[in-house]
Amino acid sequence: MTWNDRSYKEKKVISIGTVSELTGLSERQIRYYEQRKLIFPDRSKTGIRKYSFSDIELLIEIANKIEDGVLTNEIRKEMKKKEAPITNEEIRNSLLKGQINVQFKL
Amino acid sequence: MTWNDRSYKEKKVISIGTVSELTGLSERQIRYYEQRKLIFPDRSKTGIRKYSFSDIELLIEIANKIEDGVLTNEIRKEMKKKEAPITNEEIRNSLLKGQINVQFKL
DNA sequence: CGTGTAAGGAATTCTGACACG
DNA sequence: CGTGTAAGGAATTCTGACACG
Repeated sequence: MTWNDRSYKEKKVISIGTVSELTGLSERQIRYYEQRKLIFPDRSKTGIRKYSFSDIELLIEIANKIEDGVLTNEIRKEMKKKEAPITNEEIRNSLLKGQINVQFKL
Repeated sequence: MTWNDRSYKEKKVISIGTVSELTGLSERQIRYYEQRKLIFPDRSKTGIRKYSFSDIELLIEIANKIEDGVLTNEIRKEMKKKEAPITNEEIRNSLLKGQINVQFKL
């Protein structure tokens, strides 16, 4: 009612302790990945980090790559690529999931 | 990847301060509605309350009713009714939003 | 009945640093 | 390079109670 399903995933409302539990990463690791510019939590007025579910999924991907020996620098480069274009496949998937509504005029 | 869009809404990961900001309710009010059995947060091992986005939406509905002068007791009764059945309309809406995928064999 | 508040304690989070390597 | 840890302080949360009504 207040938001749609999309915004639940992106809204940054989860604090680091909970993120640590959900990801299995230490708070130290999570803060370090931020320092390396891989993750960008919001901050409360008083400076408390807030993460989204989307951030949590990203952290898991980051952790997997680091386990594979990928350096944070390389991970950052990979992410820059992925960031940019929306592929046709992504649009197609969004349509199928009903996240986008498009109507073609005939 | 880890969960589906549904679980983002139901997962209890938000602490009371953030819920207070998001709803505009005081922490006192939020705790009181729990005491009146209108809302059921999880607790961390150490006793910290954790809410879901779904809880937040419910809190907003509760607050609206209270503003209209409805007593917490009555709100609880209303909720018991609504709890049970899934209406055809809800199914129809879920289909429209793509939250459910059904295919009819012809 | 529903909500505000002060009280004291416990749990959480933050930063900068030392350590290992 | 990536991560653990102890350190000190600040912000958060919890409960039970008094207050008003």
